[in-house]
Amino acid sequence: MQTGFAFTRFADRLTSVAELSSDDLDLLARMPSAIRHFSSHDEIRRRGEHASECCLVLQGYTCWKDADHSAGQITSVHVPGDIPDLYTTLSPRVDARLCALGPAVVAFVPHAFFRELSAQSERMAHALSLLALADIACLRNWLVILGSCESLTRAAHLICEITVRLRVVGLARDDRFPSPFTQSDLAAICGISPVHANRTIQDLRRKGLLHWQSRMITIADWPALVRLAGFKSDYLRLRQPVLQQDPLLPEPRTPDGLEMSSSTLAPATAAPL
Amino acid sequence: MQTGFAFTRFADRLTSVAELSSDDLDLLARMPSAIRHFSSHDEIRRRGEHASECCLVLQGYTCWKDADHSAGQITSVHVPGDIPDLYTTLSPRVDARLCALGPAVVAFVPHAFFRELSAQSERMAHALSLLALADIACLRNWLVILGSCESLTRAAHLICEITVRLRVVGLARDDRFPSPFTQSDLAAICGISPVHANRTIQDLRRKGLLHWQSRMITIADWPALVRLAGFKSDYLRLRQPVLQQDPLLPEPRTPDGLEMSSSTLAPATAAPL
DNA sequence: CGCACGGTTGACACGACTCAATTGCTGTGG
DNA sequence: CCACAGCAATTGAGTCGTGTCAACCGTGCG
Repeated sequence: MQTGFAFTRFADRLTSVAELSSDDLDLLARMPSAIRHFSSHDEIRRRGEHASECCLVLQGYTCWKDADHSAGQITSVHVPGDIPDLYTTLSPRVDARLCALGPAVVAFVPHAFFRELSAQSERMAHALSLLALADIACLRNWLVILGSCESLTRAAHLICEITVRLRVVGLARDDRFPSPFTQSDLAAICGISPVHANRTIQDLRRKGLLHWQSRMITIADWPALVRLAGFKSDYLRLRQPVLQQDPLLPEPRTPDGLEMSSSTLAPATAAPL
Repeated sequence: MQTGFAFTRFADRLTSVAELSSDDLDLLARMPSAIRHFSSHDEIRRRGEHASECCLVLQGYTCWKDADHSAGQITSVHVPGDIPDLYTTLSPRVDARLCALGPAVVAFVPHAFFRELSAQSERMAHALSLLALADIACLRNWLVILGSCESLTRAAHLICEITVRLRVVGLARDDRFPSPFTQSDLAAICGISPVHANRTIQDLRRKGLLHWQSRMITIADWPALVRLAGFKSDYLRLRQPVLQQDPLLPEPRTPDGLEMSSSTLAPATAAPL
């Protein structure tokens, strides 16, 4: 357990929904964390477990998976900076499986830290609430997608959402990002069969919207993709919307949150443990 | 604005997820509320509105509707005792439309009341959190349903869920409850077309699982319905699960939360304003 | 080398959507 | 009281999207 360096992605994520003072950022910088590495489809949190710390995604992707078998529906996807189980600070029982979508690095942060954070800064407590609300809004939006869109739109929307959420934390700045998940994973997210997921992706490729090769996605035509998906980013509750065409983001930074070879997954810049 | 009588359904709902002390119940009894009546498909909260009070459903049903047009996907349904917009205490902006599904009675309770409640009782604050978590679990569960079940299962699951949630607040005790919503409403919930919703309901009827006539649903074969839906009530996070076969609920009470003729909607027992 | 796994393809079946028309019910006004 | 309008429910026919089954290919790993 050590302090520091893991907080920066999370700070980016927090400032994307709320304004933080420099005092708040100082508080964040004292975040204690234990780093762990997972390989694809590893189980990070088991259903029924009682958590005493939260999972902060540092690199790669994670997801909540409903059923125990591999084909189970995925109810949400998380990118670096996200805390999938922030709610366990309120009630420690985990009611689904948290899995790694591709190799992932996760920081375990004690519940106590978030409690102290909320106690010490009213503004920070509010920011954490806003994070939770954004997650809910995301869920509702996916309900709409699954309930009213066909597979092509679903897949396009997923790509759009992931792209924007990556940009928020300073990743995917060149419209390229790793996609270590399988087509079956995408199927489980979009609620379609693996076979159909394949054809859907091919469709996106054939339409010239994106390239998906060697575990890497490149957006080829962002405006067209957004149009096809009917993507409006307002549901993400971002303070300054990540614009469609040009990213308009804060200071550039070396993208290290997703850079990893598919299996080696080199320990991040100064990896502990 | 007056005090009293509106809190009982809400107290039932709260005690279904958390244990409350008699002091907590006393606090609840001081709940101030302004009662309003709505007719079917009325808009209770507008998208973009800033709320300063919460909506407590007293009678009938409400729902969050995504799009502005009538066919928009419905992302959640609420029964008496529910507070659809409890989250506005954290961030007042409403990001969807809250609509009445059939005639409904709603109590407007100031945000301040819930803030005081949380401040005065740790246990109550926790109970409110659990309510919010239950709502999220409900959303996730619907994501799974929409992503992996066909229309018959979706409809069956909806009926199961509504039945259990009604029982929790002392309604639908005889496996009968009003269904003032239209088949198009059901379609918007289940993510299917209105025409197909009709055929699906007929299918449920033909299989002898339920009767749906004159705006009233009667469960004809609860075990079979549960089996068809694959319904497990654990995601509702109830302290004592409402069992499948025999209701096993606290003291019986006159069911007045849903009793209303389709259009007249007589002002409830001692309606104010 | 061969096995396992992810990706790809084709054929076929079935669930669901759309269009369009009809029936039934309920409330309204002549 | 009846005629009518309007809405919800119902039905049929045809089309389209998606699931399933099965086979095949390529790659990476033991």
